[in-house]
Amino acid sequence: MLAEAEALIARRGYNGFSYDDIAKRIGIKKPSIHHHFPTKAELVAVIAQRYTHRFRGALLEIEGRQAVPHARLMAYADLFERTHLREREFCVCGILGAEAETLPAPAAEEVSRFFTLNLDWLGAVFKQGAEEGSLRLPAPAPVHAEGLLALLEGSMLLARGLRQSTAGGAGPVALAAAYLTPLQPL
Amino acid sequence: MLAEAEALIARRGYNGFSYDDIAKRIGIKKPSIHHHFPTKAELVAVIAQRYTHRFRGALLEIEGRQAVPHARLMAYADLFERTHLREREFCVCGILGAEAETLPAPAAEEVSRFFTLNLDWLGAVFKQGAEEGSLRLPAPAPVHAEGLLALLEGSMLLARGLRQSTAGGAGPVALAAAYLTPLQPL
DNA sequence: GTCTATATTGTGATAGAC
DNA sequence: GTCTATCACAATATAGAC
Repeated sequence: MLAEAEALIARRGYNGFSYDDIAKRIGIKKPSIHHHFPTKAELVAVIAQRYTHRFRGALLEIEGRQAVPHARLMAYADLFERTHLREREFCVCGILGAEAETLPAPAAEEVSRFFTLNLDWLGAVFKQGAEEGSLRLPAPAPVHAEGLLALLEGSMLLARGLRQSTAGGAGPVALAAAYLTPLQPL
Repeated sequence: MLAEAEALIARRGYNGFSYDDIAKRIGIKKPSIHHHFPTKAELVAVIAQRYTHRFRGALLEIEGRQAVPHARLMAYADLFERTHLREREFCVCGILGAEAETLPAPAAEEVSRFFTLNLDWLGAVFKQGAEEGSLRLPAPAPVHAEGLLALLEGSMLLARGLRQSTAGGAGPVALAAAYLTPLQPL
């Protein structure tokens, strides 16, 4: 149920789906959804929270699998690539972030938490790379964290706007590689 | 009138504003808006077209003012910074791109045209920089064009999601600088 | 937990007077 | 060009039976 609602948000955004859309997808009636989630504000807040929680798990998994900062960042970009390839979905909190101005306050806070989590994680990876000398950063680590996250969210927005599965042919991973390659010492 | 409608889209997106919102803003009644633009699909298509046209003008102006590729790209980033500072607005076609899945077809086509225009222009600037040696590109010029555009659109999305005027403190210009600096020969 | 029925509000859109 | 009045419909949401 939450999975179907999440998919609807990822494709159409908060203002682009209704309780009836969910109901039709899972084969029950509209009021049954209200039984589980009385208001749309609650529903979207739960979904954003759940999404952030899953993302946190993915970050921990990357830390376990990849030791080198550059490899961690590329694995991070691959999270977005996989989301994107799954039927051209947007990052749930990405599209909610674009709609933030029209979001119920609790949902907007969850979205903000998602971005803070990601910026903190990326900032730490960039910082580690700079300190151990495997990355040469022209700007402070937090700026690069913000830059990479913006690049990845933006790549999904571009793909949507261009109406193709991978914008201009390059996906999140290819764009991240173009961003990160010049930061590596020869 | 178109200006008010455009501002509403930039802040709330296609699915986040109504004819009545426009009417209230400019002090007339809802049906008067329909008199000028019978359907919402027409209205948004016209606004996207108008926005793209203005953007095209801004690109020409940059070409007249800046000769060096790097300077042109930074002036380009400044277009986004200025849009963003104007009451935290989003790029009109950026937010419409995120909502593309729910847009009327003619509007979606206009949005697609906006992105193509920008990618073509950026691609040409990157290509020139690579050919004259003022930029060292690790990836083909079109990939960097897509990367920079994604970075800039994404930075606005981030700022929205974080609920601050400039995400993490860095704005579009600062992020673009962090992207472009490592591409310049010493 | 799911249903039918309904309340309530908002939205895109039209008719027709001024 | 703008208005009042209204339509048709979709949306969030609730009441209450099964």
